[in-house]
Amino acid sequence: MSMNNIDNTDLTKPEKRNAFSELMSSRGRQQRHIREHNNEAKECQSYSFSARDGLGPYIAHPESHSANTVVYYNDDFVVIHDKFPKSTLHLLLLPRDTEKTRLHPFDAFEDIEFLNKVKAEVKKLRPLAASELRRQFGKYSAQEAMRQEALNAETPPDELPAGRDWDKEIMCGVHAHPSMNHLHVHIISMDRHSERLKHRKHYNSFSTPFFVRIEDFPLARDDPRRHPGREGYLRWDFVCWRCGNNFGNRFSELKRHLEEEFEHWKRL
Amino acid sequence: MSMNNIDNTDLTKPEKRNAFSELMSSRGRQQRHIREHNNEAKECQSYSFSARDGLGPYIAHPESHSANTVVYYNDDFVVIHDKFPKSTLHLLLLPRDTEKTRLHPFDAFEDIEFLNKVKAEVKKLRPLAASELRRQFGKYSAQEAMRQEALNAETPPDELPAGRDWDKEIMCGVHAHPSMNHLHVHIISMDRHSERLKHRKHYNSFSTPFFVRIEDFPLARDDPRRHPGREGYLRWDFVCWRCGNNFGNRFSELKRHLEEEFEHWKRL
DNA sequence: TATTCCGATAGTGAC
DNA sequence: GTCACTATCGGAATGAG
Repeated sequence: MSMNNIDNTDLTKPEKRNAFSELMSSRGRQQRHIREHNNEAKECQSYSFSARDGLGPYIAHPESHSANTVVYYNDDFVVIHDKFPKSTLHLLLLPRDTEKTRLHPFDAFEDIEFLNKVKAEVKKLRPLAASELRRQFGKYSAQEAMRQEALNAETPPDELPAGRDWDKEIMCGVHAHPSMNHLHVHIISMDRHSERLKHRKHYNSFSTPFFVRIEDFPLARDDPRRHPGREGYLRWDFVCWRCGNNFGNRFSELKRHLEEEFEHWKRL
Repeated sequence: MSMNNIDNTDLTKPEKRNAFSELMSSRGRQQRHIREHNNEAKECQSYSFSARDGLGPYIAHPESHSANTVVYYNDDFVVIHDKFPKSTLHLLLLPRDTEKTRLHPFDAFEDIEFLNKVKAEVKKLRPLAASELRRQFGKYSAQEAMRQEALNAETPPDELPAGRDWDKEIMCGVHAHPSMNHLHVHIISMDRHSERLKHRKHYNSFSTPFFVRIEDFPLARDDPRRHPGREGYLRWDFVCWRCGNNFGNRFSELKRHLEEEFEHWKRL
């Protein structure tokens, strides 16, 4: 799925290495060297320094990770599959700009030029994500039936029926209080159908204003989402993203309901 | 282990039956009759009417229960094994006096004559309980070694060494806020070694002033134990009954510690 | 203030 | 604010016709 490759040697040029060094934690060069020496895939994914720095290795060395994880990368971005997806499709868009990657997204996106670069990359990424949804669920979808039929015809037509607009089923944005230190934009399908969705915060971080869509930036100075703790988004009742039913504190009941909704959703 | 039997027919004499009828809940005679008809052992132990009336059947019909449960009974008392023992030895002394059995122990024991009858029965029961502890743990006890040795000699002496004073390892009293509606006095060994000890309240109800020893009655008017909720005994930190160590809220750690203490305690 | 089951909540440790 | 493990805490039902 890799779309662009960057010359590996670019990353080892002195100026580049210095830049990437800033991605690392505050420990000294020597220890960093030891770590880079042990830089196997398994090691990279563990919480070697801090649990919150887990995205750093993907940004620093996307080429050293499996294609199962890294969707694509270029000079400015790395796109990976979230290791703990909270929906059937859950990607992370990681800007590599060393001036931004350690910033809170609200601060990073104050730079309109940078924001626009991110928005442009999201715009590029959306169709990729939509096509992945079609690949996974097209066979169940009523709206896809004609398109699938045309595809399977003996002589497929030059122009396929549009089928379902999967782009509508994807949302892109950041958490008002990210848990990982490196700037990351979630590209996530709506379904919330995942074994990894286990806690209240998992659900509400994608289903309340705690999730701030990229198109909502730049954020107004008085936007309440700037104070997610004060607003208590993560403690809100569970509300189904699709039907709006309120499940109070009953997470298990919500999970069972999400299963049902998923079955309907993929058949639309 | 039964020491006294009462004539079964006594319980069915009209005046007696009326008396025992008061032990039942507020439902009518007809339903009561149906219940007594279904009065099998299993049925008696279930929470047929209310979870808090579970001791009633033992008081009303001790003769219809297994000797594994009923230790002994006479006209005035029934002694049973607690169905959910919170120590290796845990008996309940149940006064049968229909004027008292529905009272809170603090009220029932205001009647000094009645209190003295209960104290006398406790005094009788203690040696029985102590001998049961000796039976169970004498073989581990250092203080019992000489006595056990004498017992196992070819010609046992007329007078055995005293051995360990197991009476000290028993405490007798009531809960400041009993959970079961019928008046009951706990006869319980100190060890708190039981699979049934599962919750904070289980432990603290026997290890704080929430447990009021029978010898502390009559209770002063201003005794703080009259207000167990206000005093918050059941919410106290866990404190080992033997070494006094404080385990905070860490119930599991307390449980592991109790296991160790038990191994030492039985070897004294 | 019973037990039991189920589930929500809270604290910890991760190299 | 990661995950994963353990454990604490919290509500609801508990029978029988």
